[in-house]
Amino acid sequence: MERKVRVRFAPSPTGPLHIGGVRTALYNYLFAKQHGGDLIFRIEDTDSTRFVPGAEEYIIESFKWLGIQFDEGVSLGGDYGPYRQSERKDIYKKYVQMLLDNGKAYIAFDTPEELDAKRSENENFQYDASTRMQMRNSLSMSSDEVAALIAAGHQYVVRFRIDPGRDVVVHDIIRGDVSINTSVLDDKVLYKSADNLPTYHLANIVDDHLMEVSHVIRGEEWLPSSPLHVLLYEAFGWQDTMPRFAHLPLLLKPVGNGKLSKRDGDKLGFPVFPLEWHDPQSGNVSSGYREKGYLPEALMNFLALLGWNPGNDQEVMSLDEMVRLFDLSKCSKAGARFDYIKGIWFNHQYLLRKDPLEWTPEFDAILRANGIESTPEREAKVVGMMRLKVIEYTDGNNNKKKRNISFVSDLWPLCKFFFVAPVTYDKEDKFVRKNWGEDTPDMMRQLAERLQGVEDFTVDGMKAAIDPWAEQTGLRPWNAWRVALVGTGQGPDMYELSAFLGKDETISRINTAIARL
RNA sequence: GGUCCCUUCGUCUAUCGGUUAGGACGAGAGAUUUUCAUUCUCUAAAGAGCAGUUCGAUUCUGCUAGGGACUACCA
Repeated sequence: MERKVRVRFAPSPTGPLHIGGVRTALYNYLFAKQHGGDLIFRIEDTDSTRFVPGAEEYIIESFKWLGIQFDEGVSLGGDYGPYRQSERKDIYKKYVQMLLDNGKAYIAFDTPEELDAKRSENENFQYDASTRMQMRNSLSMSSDEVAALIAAGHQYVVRFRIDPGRDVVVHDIIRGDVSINTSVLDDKVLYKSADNLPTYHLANIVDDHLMEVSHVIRGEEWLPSSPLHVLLYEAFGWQDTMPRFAHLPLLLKPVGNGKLSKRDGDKLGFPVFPLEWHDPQSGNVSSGYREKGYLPEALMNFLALLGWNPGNDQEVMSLDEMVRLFDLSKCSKAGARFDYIKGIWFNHQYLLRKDPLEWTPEFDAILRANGIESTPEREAKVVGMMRLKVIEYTDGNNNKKKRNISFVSDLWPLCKFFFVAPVTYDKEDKFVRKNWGEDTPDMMRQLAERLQGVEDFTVDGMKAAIDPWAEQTGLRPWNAWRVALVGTGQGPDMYELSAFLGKDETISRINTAIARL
């Protein structure tokens, strides 16, 4: 009775992958992995008019970056292919014919223009049991007429024949039973005349059946059409193997009304796509999480918790932990506002947990962008700096606003003093004003002299020379020392920093400060 | 307009009839730190409304209000 778990993520290649789609894919992944099942990657390209070149490749690259592994599908192969719907035309044809043969579907000749006209004269017009006999189709016309029209080359669609007056119940794992009366459903087009391809509804059911999909986990926008899907399974006689449904709550805009749309992102200051997207038609560029410096693990963690939680207070968890803890029945029903501020916090958490050496490549690029030559010496500095755990010395008080290190790129303004001497000293800086007074230059000259005499220029070596002197004279040179080396109130312990910079650089910075301040 | 779904702090959420309604983000305050940050502590902040069921409702039912989705030869 228990079927093998097989789930699918089936995007349309109409553009970049939306962040909501990423979450849907993630939930499918978690569910599949937890049950030792398969995750299928199917491309639903039955709308030839909306096809966007490059979209499929973009989606594949996105999942690669995100760390979501599919078991079979487009670009992967498998026993249930082909996995691109445009390559399955013959299959769909066969199955529509089945429905036509058993009277569950019929042929309709009404053109889009005729239908538009109907709708404009009656806003509530619906192609269904109450109207279909007034329309031009194989139900209202004789078979001779139909045959003649087809022979004459008239285009037609295939519509699903829905009998009114019946309650269809969809058992949803998240929402429970959802009931809809067939009287409010219309005779959906199953097969289009325009591109000789099936519509989503038909292709979806046929593929899910043939690919032995056990659970359909998709966005809530599909809930209204799920009764139609149930009816289709019945029409085919597949109700016994019909997949179980789970309709996920939608991702809503962080502010205002409505669901998160593709255009919201860059307008509101966060990406809605995993990767940067260059639109081939308009040439517009939409930002991506990857390029913004997000860690894929952090993004996944953040997304997972938008609509689901393990039932306790745990928030930061790895993909493997999520696989273990995931539970469809624990998903919330209401849409979740996309709180990207929390997403930034997740990135902060993951960045902090990483070994600083892991960011070296990315940090390297930043150094290069700031004109610091790539030399072995510099490489050593980077590593040395990572060892000093610069992450612990993040900026913070930029006037009133607290800011954590959430991205590697946040690092540069907070640690550039490791690489470049301060060029100007901001006398208005509170820290500088407070710690550099009349007597300071003299104290700094003494400090420089003392440091010059230190043979062993290490933390311990300096300590041995400076601490007793400070004790004796009552001088407190550290903050001014910091002003000289850093330019402001930032950075690590002065002995550590000086040791890192080396004797020459340290003394040179002190002298510069004496001269300029 | 019609159909369906939903409703706990500003946001994401916990609670599966009995709790001082918990956590996290964000906000505010403080402690620690020779600086900044990290870290830690604390504070403010919620059951949409109205009925009903019950000894007892945030939790169950109904209604109202609000939000959302769908309503194509798009997915």
